[in-house]
Amino acid sequence: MIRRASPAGQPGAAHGLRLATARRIGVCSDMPRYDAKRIESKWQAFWEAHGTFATPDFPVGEKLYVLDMFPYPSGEGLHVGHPEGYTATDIVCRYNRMRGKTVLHPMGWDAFGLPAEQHAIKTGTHPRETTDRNIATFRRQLKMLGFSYDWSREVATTDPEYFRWTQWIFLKIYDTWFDPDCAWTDAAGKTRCGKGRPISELPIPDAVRAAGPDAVRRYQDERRLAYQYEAPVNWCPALGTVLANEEVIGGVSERGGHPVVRIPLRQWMLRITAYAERLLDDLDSVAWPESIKALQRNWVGKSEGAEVDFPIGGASGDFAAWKATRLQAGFPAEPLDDVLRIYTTRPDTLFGATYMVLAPEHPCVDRLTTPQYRTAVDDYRRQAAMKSDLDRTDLAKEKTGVFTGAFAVNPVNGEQIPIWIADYVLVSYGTGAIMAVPAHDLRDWEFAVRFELPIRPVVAAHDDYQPTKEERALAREVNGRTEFPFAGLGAAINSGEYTGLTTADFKEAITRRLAAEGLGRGAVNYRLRDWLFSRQHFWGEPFPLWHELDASGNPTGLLRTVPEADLPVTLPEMRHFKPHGRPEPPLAEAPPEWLYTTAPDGVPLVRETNTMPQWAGSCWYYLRFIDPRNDAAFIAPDKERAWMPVDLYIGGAEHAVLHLLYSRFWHKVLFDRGCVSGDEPFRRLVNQGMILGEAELTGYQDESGQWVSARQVVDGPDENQPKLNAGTRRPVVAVRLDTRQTTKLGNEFVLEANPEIVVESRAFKMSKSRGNVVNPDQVVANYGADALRLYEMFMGPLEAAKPWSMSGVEGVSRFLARVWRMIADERSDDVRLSDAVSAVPPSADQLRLLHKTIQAVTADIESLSFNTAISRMMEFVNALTAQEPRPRAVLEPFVLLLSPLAPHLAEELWQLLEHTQSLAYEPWPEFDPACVVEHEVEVPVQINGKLRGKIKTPPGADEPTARGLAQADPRIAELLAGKQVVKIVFVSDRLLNFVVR
RNA sequence: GCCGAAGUGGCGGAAUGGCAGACGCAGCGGAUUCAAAAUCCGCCGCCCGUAAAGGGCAUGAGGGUUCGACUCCCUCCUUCGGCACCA
Repeated sequence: MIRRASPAGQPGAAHGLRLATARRIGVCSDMPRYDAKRIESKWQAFWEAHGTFATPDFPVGEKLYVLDMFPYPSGEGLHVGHPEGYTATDIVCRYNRMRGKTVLHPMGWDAFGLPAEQHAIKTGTHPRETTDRNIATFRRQLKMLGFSYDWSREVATTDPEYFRWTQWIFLKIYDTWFDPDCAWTDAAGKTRCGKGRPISELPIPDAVRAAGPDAVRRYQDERRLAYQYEAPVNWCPALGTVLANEEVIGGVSERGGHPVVRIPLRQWMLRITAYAERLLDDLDSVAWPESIKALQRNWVGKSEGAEVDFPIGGASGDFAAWKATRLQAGFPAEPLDDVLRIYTTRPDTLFGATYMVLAPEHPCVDRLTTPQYRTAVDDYRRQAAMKSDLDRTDLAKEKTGVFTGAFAVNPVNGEQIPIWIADYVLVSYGTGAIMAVPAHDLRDWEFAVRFELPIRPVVAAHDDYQPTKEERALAREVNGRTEFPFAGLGAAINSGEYTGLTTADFKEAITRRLAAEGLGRGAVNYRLRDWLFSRQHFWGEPFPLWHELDASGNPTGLLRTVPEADLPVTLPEMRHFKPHGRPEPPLAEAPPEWLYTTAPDGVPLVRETNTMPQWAGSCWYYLRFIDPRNDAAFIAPDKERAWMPVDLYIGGAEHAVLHLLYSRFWHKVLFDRGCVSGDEPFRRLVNQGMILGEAELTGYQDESGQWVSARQVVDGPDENQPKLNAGTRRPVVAVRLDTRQTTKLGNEFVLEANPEIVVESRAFKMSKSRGNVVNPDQVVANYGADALRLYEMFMGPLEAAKPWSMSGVEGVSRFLARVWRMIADERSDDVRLSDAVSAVPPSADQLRLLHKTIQAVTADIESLSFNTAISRMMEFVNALTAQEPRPRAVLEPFVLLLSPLAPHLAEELWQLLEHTQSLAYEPWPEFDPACVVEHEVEVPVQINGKLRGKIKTPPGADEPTARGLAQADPRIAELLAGKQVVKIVFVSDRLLNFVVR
């Protein structure tokens, strides 16, 4: 091997140098240039062999629990989007270990899921096999990136030892009812109302108890947090299977495009709505982005109003008698058959109710419909049942509905009003019935105009009120006058004794009055629905439940739980995964020895064959990571108290609502049942932004090859149709363009050759079909894991969506190579320190640079501003590589600063700097304020706010000093000459501004 | 429609009341090299000015507050995300 080349210019050296260079090219790979591959595999092996990141069972000193949203191990392998959040958390963990905290940083797999099952149906491969293979790929890829996970805590939701406890928690939920009146005190000392309690504590009415033990069991079953319900599913007869919502696109199956119909099927529901208020309230106690909190509040959708009973039919005498009864008996908890119960947020508009509307599925419809209207009503209901949710909620369509022939009485004025059914009223919200006040509700107005129902205004807007856009859109002409609906707040008119009250006062007064007379009560409703918790799939957690059978083998409706000691209920061995053609779940075809048993008391039992949704396993995995191998409990209480809550949780915004809401719900149930110590699982949440494909320039051409300006191009009639030229309605094709073919004109890119033609410039979501997916394996092979990590952090703010750029990766990779050359000798054959590295004491300038860098990088990591932290380190390296000698005393702290971001390179350099231990637990460099003091500060001088010059002042100079210096500057003096200085604005070390006239 | 986020050079972005464009990419020029790669040095928002000096304009648009606004307030536009007949 060649030793160092002779310095150029020495006699006889030229030839030797040339030779050396030529030979070096040939053997490049063993030369000590920055060799990411060698360094990274070396340190990954080191960390693994030494258990560097193993976390003790209990924290020593301050704890930090940093969690990534664990991935679904898809067959595609890791995507460059995954390492974005994972790198961010890894940096936080490595940094905090160096700050002396005990860090818990685990990883696992959300491994149940539809793709593995679909693959099984197609190929016969068991989903477990597919899943294990995919997990192996993901694990290899994550290890390749050098994340400091404690891999000994790895769990997969598909492990029987994991889902044993998922089933156990389900049983806990099943064993719980929600007592809305139970008062308790939270950690903050606030009195709260409403708590989950053991079903054994549910008060049983005497009448129920008298009816016998089965009646008691049924009574309890109706009140559990997990209950059964007939809910519509997507049944695809052609595929012979029930499809998940995401497998149905536009009313047909995603695979094959077969028609899908909605049929009711027995399902499991979780009563998340009972926790709506707490899920809403406790958002105030967590450090989450306001936008995510808003999304959750929106999703829960709380509204306040009143429930009011309208008696059915009724001549006036009956009405008076009914009112008298109600005055005596009060408002019943459940509506009786003689009334329709409605929910309204505007009880102040009761006097304007001119008709009522029931949802087509409302249970009273059959009973109310008169023979004359029977056919029309039945037809309408049948049509509504067939429609998908999408069709029913299409706002563009005209309102439809039919009259039932029945009437109800408005309880405030005794007026008879007709009862209609219409699909704009949803059975699942409120009471499934409304009073229609067309004058003050846009939907009711539209319906009333269409069916010529009376409209009676009962709220007056203030005099200069301008109708909103929507109100104007519904305007109608009556006798030459234009009338609008009015949905706002105002003062009551035509409302009897209430006339003149403001909307708010009226609401309060009438709600109180209705309650006093037994006609209504204040009520709260939520847009949130109970959680449909069962799926008709094989690859999910079985429910730990048995159904009792009667003598003829039919379910009695009574249930038995699988005893805790018999958990887990594992999936049966199946002969095949082909759909069996019935709507029942695939497990209905499980072998009889799995499906059936006989209880010790002789009652025959059949297993529940639905499985749990994918959300189940991810609802509590953050708890299992704390105690992953515990086979006596889902978590040991002392460990739970020591580590919870999660201090930082990073993941994609696509889980902003469902996963986070479901986890919070489970956690609250576990809290109520004394299984966990806190009522919120995730203290701080951050959503990383999506990584988009490389920016693309797209031009459009018509069939003749003529360019069409992007401004002329519109979407086709539906999403799958090609785009059209808006002028000619002819299709156009998209053409990828090179930057050289285009130029920027104003705000747009146009064709260089024809600036009339506007070109689209945009980064798209990465997708296989678009062909813009970046494979992390490839990036690591070409540039190394440190470069990938650093690039993902350098792209921009963590939370922003950012387009990928391969030349950007090259940029950070160049930076890493510069760091290497700053410390290592690149021209030597073996890995050794550069001759420039020296034990000399650093200069004041070097110390200032170092400490400014420490200060900035520390603050940036604390605020997750990794992009600017990297910029600061680049500045440091740019400054220092230009200097020789380079003092170790500034290089060593710099290596520590770099280590959370580029850990492999940092470890290698640390070792090169003659340290024998990993730097993972080296103390983080301390910033010394004394070192960053400048002896001179450059201060901008402004005249009337415009920059006119700069002066140098001592740090902390006062105004007279600065003013003196500025006035001594010839240019400033010239500009100030003959002007009157009215004011001087001075901020020490920052700015001096003369305000002149 | 409602709720939320965002709009800054050719590109990613920096600066949250005080020098707009740090840092990086791309581009251009130079050094090194037989040549290239790699590396190093320099230039690099737009306009006026041959150039320099200097000046003007400029953070989606318009207005406002302020000595001073990318930053705060109001109105509007565009893009992205979520919800969408929830009474």
